Amino acid sequence: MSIAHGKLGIVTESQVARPASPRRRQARGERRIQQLLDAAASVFCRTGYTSASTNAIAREAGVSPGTLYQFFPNKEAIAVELGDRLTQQMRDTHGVVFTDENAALPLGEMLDVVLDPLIEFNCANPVFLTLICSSDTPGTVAEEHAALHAALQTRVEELIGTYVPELTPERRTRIATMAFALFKAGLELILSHEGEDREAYITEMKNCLYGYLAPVIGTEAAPARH
Amino acid sequence: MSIAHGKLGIVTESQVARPASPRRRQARGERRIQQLLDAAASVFCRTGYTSASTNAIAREAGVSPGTLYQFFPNKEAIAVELGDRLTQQMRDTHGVVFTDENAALPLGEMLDVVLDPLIEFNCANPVFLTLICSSDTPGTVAEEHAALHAALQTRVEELIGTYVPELTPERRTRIATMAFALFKAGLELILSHEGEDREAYITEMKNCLYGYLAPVIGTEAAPARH
Amino acid sequence: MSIAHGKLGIVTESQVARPASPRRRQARGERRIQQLLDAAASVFCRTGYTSASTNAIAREAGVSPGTLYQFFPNKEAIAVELGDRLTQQMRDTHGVVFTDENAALPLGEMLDVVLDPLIEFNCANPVFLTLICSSDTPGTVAEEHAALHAALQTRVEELIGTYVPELTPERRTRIATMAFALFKAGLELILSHEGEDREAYITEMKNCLYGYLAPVIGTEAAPARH
Amino acid sequence: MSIAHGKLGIVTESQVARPASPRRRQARGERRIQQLLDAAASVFCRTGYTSASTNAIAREAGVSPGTLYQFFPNKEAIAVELGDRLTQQMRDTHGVVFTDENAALPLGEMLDVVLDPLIEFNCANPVFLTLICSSDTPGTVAEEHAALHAALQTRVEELIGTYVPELTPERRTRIATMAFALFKAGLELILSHEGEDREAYITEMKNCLYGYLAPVIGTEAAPARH
DNA sequence: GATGAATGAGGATTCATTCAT
DNA sequence: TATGAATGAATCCTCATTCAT
Repeated sequence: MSIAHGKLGIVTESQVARPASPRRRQARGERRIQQLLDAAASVFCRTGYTSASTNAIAREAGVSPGTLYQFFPNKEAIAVELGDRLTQQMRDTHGVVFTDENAALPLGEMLDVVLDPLIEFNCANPVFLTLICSSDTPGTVAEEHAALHAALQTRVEELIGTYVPELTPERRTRIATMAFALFKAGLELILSHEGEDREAYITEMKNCLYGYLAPVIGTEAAPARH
Repeated sequence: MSIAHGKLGIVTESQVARPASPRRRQARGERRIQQLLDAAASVFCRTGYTSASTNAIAREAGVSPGTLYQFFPNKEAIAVELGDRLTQQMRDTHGVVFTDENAALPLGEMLDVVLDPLIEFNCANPVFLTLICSSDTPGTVAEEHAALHAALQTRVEELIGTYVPELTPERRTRIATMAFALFKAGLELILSHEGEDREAYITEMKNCLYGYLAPVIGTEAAPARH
Repeated sequence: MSIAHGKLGIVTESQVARPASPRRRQARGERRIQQLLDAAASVFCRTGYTSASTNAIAREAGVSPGTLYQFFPNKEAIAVELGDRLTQQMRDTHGVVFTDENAALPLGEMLDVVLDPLIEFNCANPVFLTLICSSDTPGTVAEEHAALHAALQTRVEELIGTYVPELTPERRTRIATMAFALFKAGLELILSHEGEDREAYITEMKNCLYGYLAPVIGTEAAPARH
Repeated sequence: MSIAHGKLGIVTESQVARPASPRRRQARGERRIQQLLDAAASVFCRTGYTSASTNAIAREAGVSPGTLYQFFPNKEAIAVELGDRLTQQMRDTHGVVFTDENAALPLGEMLDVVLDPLIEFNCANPVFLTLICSSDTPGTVAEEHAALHAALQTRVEELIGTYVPELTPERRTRIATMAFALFKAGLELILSHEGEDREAYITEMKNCLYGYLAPVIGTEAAPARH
C-alpha cells in the first residue's frame, strides 16, 4: 500500500487564494490564478526567483499588476502556491514513487523506479527545481520553500531507513542530504540538455547515485518488512 | 611539473581595473581594489550576487559609491575580477592540485590529494562557490563566470582523460560535468556545516565521487604516461 | 418649542443613495446602506477618514466592493451620508438641546443641559468627531463636512445671541467659533479617556467653557425673550 | 536663569542625515536637506501629513525621488527632522517663553508673555501645528510626534506646577492637557484667519485660557520661589 | 442588486550608475 | 582620486473605481 499520500502532504493549507466566503471561487478567478501561476513558472524559469518581478509575472499573464494582487498578497505567496500545486500534482501523477514496495527492490531497480517519474515530472515542470533551489546564498534554501524541500528530503531519509535501519540518525540524514543534493545537481544538468544528451545525463546521475549508495545500502533487495 | 599554470590561466586577463597609465598601478589604488573586492566577497556571501547592491559593497568597503565606480565599470566587473583573483590565488596556493603526478595515484588517494586543497580553499573563500553558483536560473551559469567555470571543468576532464584515455570525448565531458556538479553540490553542504559535521560531509562527498568514478576510471593508479 | 428641527436640517437633503425609483427604498437596500454606514463608522474611527479604504469598508460590511458602489458613488458620499444620519439621529435623540428654554438657564446649568447630551451622543458615536475633524489640514474642514460643521456652529451662535443680543455679529461668530473649537478639542480628550478620567475631562471642558463664556454672557439666566 | 534650554531638549539625537563619517556633511547636501524640509513643510501644510507623498515633496523641492531618499529613509524621518528643527528653532528664538521668571507673573501678563512668542512662531511656521496634530484618528497623536507633543505638554504642566504646587499630579496633568488642547484648537483658528481677524482670535484664545486657568491658578503672581 | 474580477495610476522605496566638486 | 549628491527607472504594493456576469 502506498504511503505517499500521507507523507508528502506538505500542502500546508495554502494561505493564499482562499477567500473568507466558503463558496468556491468563481471559475474566472480560478482560471486567472492558473494563468498567473503559469506565467510565474515561466518567469521564474527564465529569470530565477529573486530577479522575477511581480510586474513581469502580471505582464506575462496579460493582466494588470492589481489583478495579480487580487489573488496573491505577494511574490512569495505565488511561489508557495506554485510549489503546493506542483507537489500536489507530483503526488497525483507519481505517487507510486515513494511506496514501500519500491523500497524492497534491489538498488538499481529501485533507482529506476524512483527516479524515472521524478525526472519526468521535473522535465515537464522545470520550475520545480527553480523553486527548490531558489536561493541567493548557496546552501540556504529560501524560507518559503523550506517545507517543500524538507518534505522531499524526509522521504529520501525514510527510503534509506528502509534499507539500512541500523544507521545512526545522523549518518542517515547526511546520506539523504547528500543524495538529495546529488539529485538536484544531476537534475540541473539533465534539464539543461535535451534529447540523447539528456538521456545520457540521466544515466550518469543514476550511476552516480548507485555508486554512492551501493556501499551503504547494498545492491540487494531490502530486507523483508515486519 | 605542474601544468596548472598554463591551463587555469585562461581567465586571468582581467578586463577591468586597468587605469589609463599602463604603468604599475599605484599602491593606493591596488589597496582600494583589494578593499572593494574583500567587501564584495563579504556582501556576496551574505546576500548572494543578485541581491548584493553596489552601494552595499561600497559601504562595506568604507568608500563612496563613486569610488567604487572609479575602479569597476559595473557590478558584474566586480564579480569577474573577484573570480579572477580567487582563481589566481587558488593556482598560487594549490597549484599542485592538478598535476599529472596526482593523476598517477590510485583513485582514493587522488581524491584526497585533489579535493582536500580545493575544499580548504573554498572554506577559506566561500565567495568562490557563491560566484560559481551565482546564477538565478539553475543549469545556466551567469555569463561572467562561464570562463571560470569552463576552466575548472576542463581540468577535471583532463584529469579523467589521464586515467581513461579511451573514453569518447562526449562521455568524458559528461563524466567531468557530472563530477564537477557533484563537487559543487557537496561543497555547498560542506560550507553550510561546521566542525565535525563539515568533516563528515567531506567524507560523504569523497565517498560519492569515489563511488561514481571507480567504475569508470578504476581504483588503481593511472597507467604510466608515454 | 424646539427650533432645532428647522435649523439643523440644512444638510439632511441626502445627495446620495436615492435609487432611480423615487418610491420608498426597498427594505433590503435600506439595510444594506445601514450596514455599510455602520462599517464605515467603524473603519473611520479605527483608521481615520483619509486612511480608510472603500474596500476595507465593504469588507467590514461583509459585502463586495461593487455592492458598496451600488449605493454610494464614492468614498466621500459615504462620509456625507454618515454625517447626515448622525445629525438626524442627534436631532431625534437630543433635539431638546438647543431650545430657547435652555437658553434661559444660568450659564452653569445651561452648559450641563446642552453639553451632557452632546457628549453622550458623541461617546456613543465617536465617528461624529472623526468626521468633523477628518480634515488633514488643520483649520480647514473638508468640503464634505462643511455643511454639518456650519449647522452646528450656527446653533452655538444663536444660543449666544439669546444671551447677549447686543454683541456685534462678528464678535458673536468669533465667540461661537472659539467655543465650538473648544468643544471639539475637549471632546477629543473625553473620547480618548474612559471611566473616571473621562468624567474628569468632562468637568474640565465645562470649566473651560464656563470660564470663557461667563465674562461674555454672564452667569445669570438669559433675559426673558419678548 | 532660563531653564528652557535644558527642558525642551527633546531634539533626540536625530536619527537621520547623520552619516557614519564624523565629518560635516557637505554644504550642498545641507542645503538640499533644508530645501527638502521646506518643501515638506509646504506639502504637509497643503495636504496634511497623511496625504503628503514623498514624491510630491521631492517634486516641490525640485529633485528626484531618489535624492530625497539619500537624506531621509522615509516620510516619517522627514517629519521627525522637521519637528526637531522647528523645536530647536523655537528654543533658539523664543527660549524665554518657559522661564521661571514668567511663571512669577500674574496670569494675564504671563499668558501674554508665554503665548505671544508661541503664536508668532506658529504663524511663521504653520507646519508645526500640522505636525503636532498630524493624526488620522482624533485624540491620538501619531507615534512620530509623540515626543514633541509630550515635551510641550510637560512644559505646560511644569508651568502650572509653579503656580499651584498643591494640585494632585492627576489634576495638574489634566489641566495641562486641557490647556494644551485649547491652545492647539485656538491656534488652528488663528492660523486660519488673517489680519484683524487673526488678532481677534488671539484675544479670544487668551480670554479662553484666562477664564479657564484663573480659577485654578489665580490671577495673582505666583508665590515667590525658594 | 450582488459579486468579485479588473484596472491602472499612484505611492513608498531601492539601486545601478553618473556627475559636479 | 575621492566624495557624496543626483538621477530616474524599476520594484512592490494599494486603492478608488469600473465592469462583466
